Amino acid sequence: MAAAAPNTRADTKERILDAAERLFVEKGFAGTSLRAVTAAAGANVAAIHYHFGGREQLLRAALERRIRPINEARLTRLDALERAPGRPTLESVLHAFVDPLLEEAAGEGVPQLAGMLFYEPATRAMVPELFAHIAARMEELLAQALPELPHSVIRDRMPFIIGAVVFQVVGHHPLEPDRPSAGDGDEMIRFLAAGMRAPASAAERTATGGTSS
Amino acid sequence: MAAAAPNTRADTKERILDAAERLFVEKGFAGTSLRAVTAAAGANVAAIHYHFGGREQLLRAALERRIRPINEARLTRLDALERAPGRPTLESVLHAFVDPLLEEAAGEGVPQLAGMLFYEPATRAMVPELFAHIAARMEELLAQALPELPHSVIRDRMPFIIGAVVFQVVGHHPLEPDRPSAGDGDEMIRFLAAGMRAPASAAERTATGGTSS
DNA sequence: GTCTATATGTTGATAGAC
DNA sequence: GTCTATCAACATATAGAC
Repeated sequence: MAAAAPNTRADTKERILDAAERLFVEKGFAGTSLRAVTAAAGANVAAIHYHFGGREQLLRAALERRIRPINEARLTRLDALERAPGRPTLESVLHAFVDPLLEEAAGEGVPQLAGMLFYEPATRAMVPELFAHIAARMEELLAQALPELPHSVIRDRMPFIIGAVVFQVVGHHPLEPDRPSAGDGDEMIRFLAAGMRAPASAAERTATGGTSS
Repeated sequence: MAAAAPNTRADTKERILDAAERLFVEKGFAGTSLRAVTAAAGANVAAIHYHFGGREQLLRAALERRIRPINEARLTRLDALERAPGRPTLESVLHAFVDPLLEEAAGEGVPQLAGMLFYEPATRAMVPELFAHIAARMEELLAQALPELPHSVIRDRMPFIIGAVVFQVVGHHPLEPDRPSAGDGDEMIRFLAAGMRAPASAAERTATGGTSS
């Protein structure tokens, strides 16, 4: 056990991950050279290949380190909602999806890494693998929370939720670039819940029912 | 080996822009080498330096070619709303912002370039310059359309709008990666309008009026 | 305006000392 | 496990022929 001093030299592997995470977010994957990572981590290129096997696998390791606890927390909350009696409220489903990300974002780490997944060209292809099971579970619970809304409409609106959440974590306010961005999750939930409760258009209502109504 | 386009050989400058646009979206800025651009455009590296001056300026030119007409259309519609008598409707303001982007997205071009602006590390810093005047105008009109909502709440909710719109254009549905993405703008307007109409929290209502108080 | 040829630096990856 | 040394491939940019 090493001492818990704040400036203690963590494991080389850990230091590399910390530096890589920060640089991947700041410069993107293609814009981050192994040398830039090692310079920031106080290591050398060979150490990266020893611990991870290459630059692509380093990206993967950095992504999974952040995303796994977020998704595990989401699943825990979604499980609780499914086991609870009666229909879940719309707000509780949205909180189960949004809060774990925002809590991680409030931590010491580099939260943008989780949102980067959706936009970085090198990681977009990993979205289904790392995220689709969460989206499927959420879609099902949203359908329970909004029984009067056709399933197809719920599915069509989910990208609006994801887009707003990811932008909140990754981006900055276009008028105030200095703002710390990730603010109160309750404000976002209020917005998203009202949007999801918008009645479906006449065309959507008649097209496909989706549920057994 | 083969010439780029046997059919209609556009200007070299234009062919370079077309190829650069596609590759910047596909691989990002740092991931797109000049050689990849020239190979796709049927030209050579020297031509890029002759026409644009370098890789960074090529990115700028490609971005402005797509973004300028979108923003001009937005300003035209926002002007019309301001000149019209009475308060604008919330939906009309949202349409003024969303429709020009979606119409461009429906065209032959590579619409993702406009949304890439917000996420690509090499272009994030250009957001205020290319976008802040639109956001400020829209914020003002949103305040007119929603007079009962504190200005600070409108400002806080704008990133939700932008995030949803950008994600719609750039991204894909997380459960259906093959879906053509940019669908019906009306469905998105319905969602965003309902979200904007959500009442402010009690804390927000008492905190700041936003107006001249 | 468009090409070839070239100058000069950086990249990811590996081999081998310790 | 961590380092130095090294390599082949690729990068941006420019000079100069036509």
